[in-house]
Amino acid sequence: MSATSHHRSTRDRPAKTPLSEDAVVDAALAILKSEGLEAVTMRRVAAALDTGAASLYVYVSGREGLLHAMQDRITAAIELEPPDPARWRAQLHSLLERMHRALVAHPGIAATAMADPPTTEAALLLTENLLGILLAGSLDPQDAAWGADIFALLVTYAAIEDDVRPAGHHELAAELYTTFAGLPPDRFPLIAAHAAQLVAGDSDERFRFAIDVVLDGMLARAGRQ
Amino acid sequence: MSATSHHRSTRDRPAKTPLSEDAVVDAALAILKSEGLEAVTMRRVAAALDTGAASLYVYVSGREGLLHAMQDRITAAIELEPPDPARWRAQLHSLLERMHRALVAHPGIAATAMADPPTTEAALLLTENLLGILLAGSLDPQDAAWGADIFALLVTYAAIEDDVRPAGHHELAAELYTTFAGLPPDRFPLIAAHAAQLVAGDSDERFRFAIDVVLDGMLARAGRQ
DNA sequence: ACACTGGACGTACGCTGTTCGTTACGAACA
DNA sequence: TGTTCGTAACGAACAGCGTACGTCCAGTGT
Repeated sequence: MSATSHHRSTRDRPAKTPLSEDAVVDAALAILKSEGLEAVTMRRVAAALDTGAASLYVYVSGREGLLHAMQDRITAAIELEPPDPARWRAQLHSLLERMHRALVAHPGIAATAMADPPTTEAALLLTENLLGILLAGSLDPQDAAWGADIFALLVTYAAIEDDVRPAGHHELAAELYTTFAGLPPDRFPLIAAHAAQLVAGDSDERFRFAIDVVLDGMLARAGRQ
Repeated sequence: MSATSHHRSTRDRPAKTPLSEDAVVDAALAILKSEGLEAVTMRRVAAALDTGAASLYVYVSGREGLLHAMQDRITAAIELEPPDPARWRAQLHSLLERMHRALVAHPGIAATAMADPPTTEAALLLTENLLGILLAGSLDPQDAAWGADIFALLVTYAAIEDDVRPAGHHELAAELYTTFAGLPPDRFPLIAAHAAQLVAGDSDERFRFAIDVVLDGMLARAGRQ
């Protein structure tokens, strides 16, 4: 990339800057990973490509469009899970886990994923897969449809929480515990009494719990009616 | 606003500009309600108070702090529900519904609520109430603690979805149905086949479904062990 | 050899959040 | 009553943002 760039003028870069939508998205994703969502500005991305912000607008329709493209790229990279009725529950966990990891690997992108309904190709494939796994579990179609929505919600939200509280889970949990446990028992008796339960578990544990609870809830409804 | 302002100097506004944190938050909330979150800029809020942006920093620590204060104000206005074991399930629905309505009444505020853990007084009271209702339902304390988290998540996320798709549910659902139903059946067989279920229900219906599913899931777990 | 065309670019506009030094006020004090 | 003084409001400025516009050049088709 920098081998032939000892002249600053455009004269010795005669023609092809390998500029393209893919290149723009790649550069943006690199900045996202290393510096976070706020650093993904048009100028910053352009600078990484050794050009000006205005040049990006040929391949990307503004910042919004760029974030959209990034999100799509990330979604498309998630490996799917051909539904197998024999092990559908494990498949659900493993697919959701992979979605979760893909999102937390790109801090901030989850927050943008809430905005638009999943109508891109990659998002649709993911929905199709999710739906397939739930239907493989013999769930009622309506429950499966709404359930797919809820699971997507859980994945997205869990990723956002991971983004916000970047690392050092233990010290933050300890701090939170101190806060909770130290609350005046006359006004916050339950929080104070159950401080341990409130801060229990790391984010993965809570994530799995939420999935299982929703799953059990849908199974309970299926069995009841 | 312009009746007495033929003098530009501050002389004829002799003393008390009733500037205070409450006044700033009030002005910001008014703008939020009428023009949305993006319109809540320091300059815009200051202009509504007939002053300059710099003056706000005495009462509010930057935009972040302002949003925080707004969120706290909204949270504090939510009416609580003294737990009653005889009707705890109805209480849960009614409390969550009220939280939901408070959030959607202020478009955009839900998106900011995800960032910080509930450590403000109002948020803690809400958590305390939520926890109380779940414990009144004889749920396992650990389940109740994590459940309170999940319910808060559902409320927040549902509000965000309502914010994003502001109104006209039916036409959007119809459009989405057309998209889903028209997908190539060889690549998206399940989405195409279950398009009706995927777009079924308005946001309230889906919200209640999610709550009941989580609730049933936790009850199923409680009954199982 | 020429005109053409599409992409890259510099520049500029209007906006943002925030900081700084100054100023004018109301109240306390002599 | 006259003076001082702390505090809070202010205007201006800074650095940065997303985006639109006009220009200019490389490569291509004629």
